[in-house]
Amino acid sequence: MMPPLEPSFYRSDTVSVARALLGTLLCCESSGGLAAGIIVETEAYLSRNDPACHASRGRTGRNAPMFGPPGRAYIYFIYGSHFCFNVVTAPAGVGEAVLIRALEPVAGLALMQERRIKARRESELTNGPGKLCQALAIDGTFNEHDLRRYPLWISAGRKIDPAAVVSAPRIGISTAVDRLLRFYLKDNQYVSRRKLQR
DNA sequence: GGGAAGATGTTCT
DNA sequence: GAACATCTTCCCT
Repeated sequence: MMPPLEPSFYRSDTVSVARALLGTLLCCESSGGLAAGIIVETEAYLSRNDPACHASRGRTGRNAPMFGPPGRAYIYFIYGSHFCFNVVTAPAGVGEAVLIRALEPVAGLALMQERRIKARRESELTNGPGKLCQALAIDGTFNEHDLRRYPLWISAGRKIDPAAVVSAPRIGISTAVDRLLRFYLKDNQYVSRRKLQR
C-alpha cells in the first residue's frame, strides 16, 4: 500500500496540483468496506482573476476551508442534493482548491453500486463530482478532513504520461468559462460529460 | 444520443 | 430571494 500524499504535494501552484492529482488513488473506508478509485478528471479554482472560484470574493462561512492548510478536504452541498469534494491547495491563506470530478473505480465496486442505485453501467458509478461522493460515501462530515488520514485519504497511484492529459474549459460554471482549468485523461471512459469531448 | 427542465436545500446578497 | 463547481428523467430524433 502506498503511503498518503504529504501536504508538500498540495502546497505548490494549484494548476500543477490539478494535473498531478490525475492518476492518484482516492480511498474511503466506511462500515460497508473500502471504496477507491483513480482520479481521472479535476478542475482548478484560483484565488486571482477567477470569479468562478468560491473564494474569489473573500472568505465566508462556506469557503473557509479553502483558506486553511493544503491537503485537507473542502466539501460543499450543491443543488439541494449533491456533495462536491475538493482538495485544498496552495499555502494556507491563499484560498484555492481542486475539484475532483471523476474516478476510475478500482476497489469496492459492489459497494459503489449499492450506493449508486441509479447507475446502469459501471462507467456511471463515479463519472461526476456528485456521483463519486455518493459512491464513496463522502459527505459534509469530511469537510476539513486531513487527507493523510484514515478513513479518507489520497495516495500515489498510476504513473501518467503528461501527453495523455487534456486541458479544457470547466463544467457547470457561468463565469470565466473560457479558462482551460479542467484536466482529464484522454480517452478514459470514466471522465464526465464525454459527449462534450472530441 | 441528446437537449430541456425539474428536484432540492444551503449559502450569500 | 436568487444563485448554485449536479443528477435524473422525460421526450424528441
